[in-house]
Formats: sequence, structure tokens, C-alpha cells
Amino acid sequence: MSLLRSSSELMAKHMSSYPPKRYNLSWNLADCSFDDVNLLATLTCGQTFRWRRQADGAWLGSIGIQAAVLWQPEDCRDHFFWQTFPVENDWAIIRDYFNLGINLRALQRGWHDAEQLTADVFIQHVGLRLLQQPLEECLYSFQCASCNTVTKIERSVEELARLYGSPIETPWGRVSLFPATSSIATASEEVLRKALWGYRAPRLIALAKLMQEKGDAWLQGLVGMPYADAHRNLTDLPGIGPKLADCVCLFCLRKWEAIPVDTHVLQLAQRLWPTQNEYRSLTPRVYLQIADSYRHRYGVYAGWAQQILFYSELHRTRPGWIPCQPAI
DNA sequence: GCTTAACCTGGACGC
DNA sequence: GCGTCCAGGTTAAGC
Repeated sequence: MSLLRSSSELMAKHMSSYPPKRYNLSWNLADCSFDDVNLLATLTCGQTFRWRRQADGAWLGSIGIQAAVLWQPEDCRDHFFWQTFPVENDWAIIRDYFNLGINLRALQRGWHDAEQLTADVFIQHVGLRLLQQPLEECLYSFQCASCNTVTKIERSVEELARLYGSPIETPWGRVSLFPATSSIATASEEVLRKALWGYRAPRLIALAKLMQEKGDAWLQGLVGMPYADAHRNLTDLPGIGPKLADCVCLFCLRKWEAIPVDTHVLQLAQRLWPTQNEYRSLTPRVYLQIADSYRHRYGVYAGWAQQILFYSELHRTRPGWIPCQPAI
């Protein structure tokens, strides 16, 4: 259970680690004493691409039609500070975005008991939470992930927002909201190709045009569907395969059993559980077997566990890797 | 049902 | 400085 607090008493409690001052900005405090939140791990684990850490440690980004700034003291996992723009103090958007109703500590105790091999990973990356992202942003952003690197995905998505998104002013500077479907549908393929989207540019525009035809209700309808139905509807879209469909299911549709199987997740499963077959390539059958191996071990919230393991694997295979470079 | 090639491009790496 | 390889996938053709 996480609580919104803004009382002077709580502020005073945390004065030793008070966030940076900016003009007349008034911070709010999210006190999560009963659970864990790790902003660094949560915002850089590969589930979202547009949060940037500023020189003073504040995270600047957007959630839907709001810009937001977040700040958390070093090595602190029980509270963070936040503010939203242009509508200030929008607690609901922060609470929902971080899924603060999910008791992560309880989940981690369950995973610890279920699979001793990975118990240390969950302790090491405590507080990595899955986000509930806006549907359109998640759907279009992950179209860029095909045969790409995390660094380039971040730059590509940022360019898309800068070119076609609405700007919001904050004390840290301008933040571009993620573009609406209508803006992407009418975007220039040539411009997008130069904005690092390459051969993915026509796919992105085609998908946006199709989503315009289907209407907002179609996408929102996925929220109420069971995981299998939502996944099947998504893979029927052009340019959306099983992996991207699972990303959308997990990162914005709250289908916690979804397991996006990529090369890292495949290698991790083969290393952790060597009894698994030595797969040569990620065929649909192998994809399902690997995903089921995670679901079998970690249960209905397997997607949360998988993302923490994925984050750990990124750090293991890329020592010194620093995602989300600070803005200059 | 599996394998393979094509699709872009920037960064890492070896020389 | 230059060449080569690789990266969070999807799709279609060939077997």
C-alpha cells in the first residue's frame, strides 16, 4: 500500500534528503513505507524509453498528456518526490503509472520461495516496478525495437516526440508529449527515416493509419480482454509479432502473465535452467516453451519477475552500461 | 513447422 | 581512420 503525503510533518522527516529547488516549484511526496520503489531501475529497465535524468538527479518525462518530474534520494526505496505539468499535483496519474496498488514485497517473497536460483537477483534489484504506460506510446515505441539497441530506441522515440508531439514547459525545460495517433498517421516517412527509424518508418505510419480506422475504442477494448485474446488481437496487426504483443500486454494492459521473449530472455532461461533444450532459433513453439517456463516458476505475476531478471541480465552482459543518458 | 534473408544504422571493437 | 559485426523483431519465401 502506498500513500500520498504532502504534510509538513512528512516533509520535515525527509528534509535531510530534500529534492532540488527550482523557481517556485512545490514538490509532492509519495511515501511508500509499506512497499518498494526504485526509480532508477524502474525507469531504465527497458520498459520505457523517454525518461531522462537531469544533472541534479531529477527524472524528467511524460505520462500521457502530462509532463512529470520525479526525484528520489540515493539508496532510498521508501519514498520519492514528484510533480506534474501543466496540471499540478495529479496524484492519480503517478499512482496508476507506477502500479502502486501492487504489493511488490509480497510478490518477491513468493518468487524467493519458488525459485532459489534467482533469489539474489530480486534482492539486488529491489523496487523495480512494472509501469502502466499509455497504450499508444507503448504500441508505437516498441515498433522501433526491431533489430535495434536500447540507446537507439531511446533516441528514435525521443525524435518522434520532438518532431510530432506537443511541447510542455517545466522548470527543467521543455518536454515533448508522445504524439497522438493522428499525428503519426500523417507523419513524413522521409523525415522519420532520417530520425533513426529507418525501414521501421513506413511500418509505424501504416500502423497509425490502421489504428485511426479502428478507432480508440478498439485499443481500449483490449484492456478488458483475457491475456490470450488481447495477445491474439495485437498479433493480427501488421508489424506486431508475439514479442511486441507481449510488451504491450505487460507494460500497459496489466496482463501480468505476459512474457516478452527476446534474445536476452531466451539466453537467461537457458543459462538458469540448463535442463532446457538448446534452441537454435526463436520459433513460435520455442517462444511459447520459454514463456511457459517463466510462468511455471513465477506464477500469475511472472511478467514482473521476468522484467527484473531481464534488467539483471542487461547489467551482467554489459558492465558499465548506463541507460538514459543525462540531458545536457 | 523450421530456416533464412532482407530491412537501416550507429556504436563497439579490432586492427 | 577504417572495416566488420551486432542489436530487445517481423515478414515472406523456400524447403
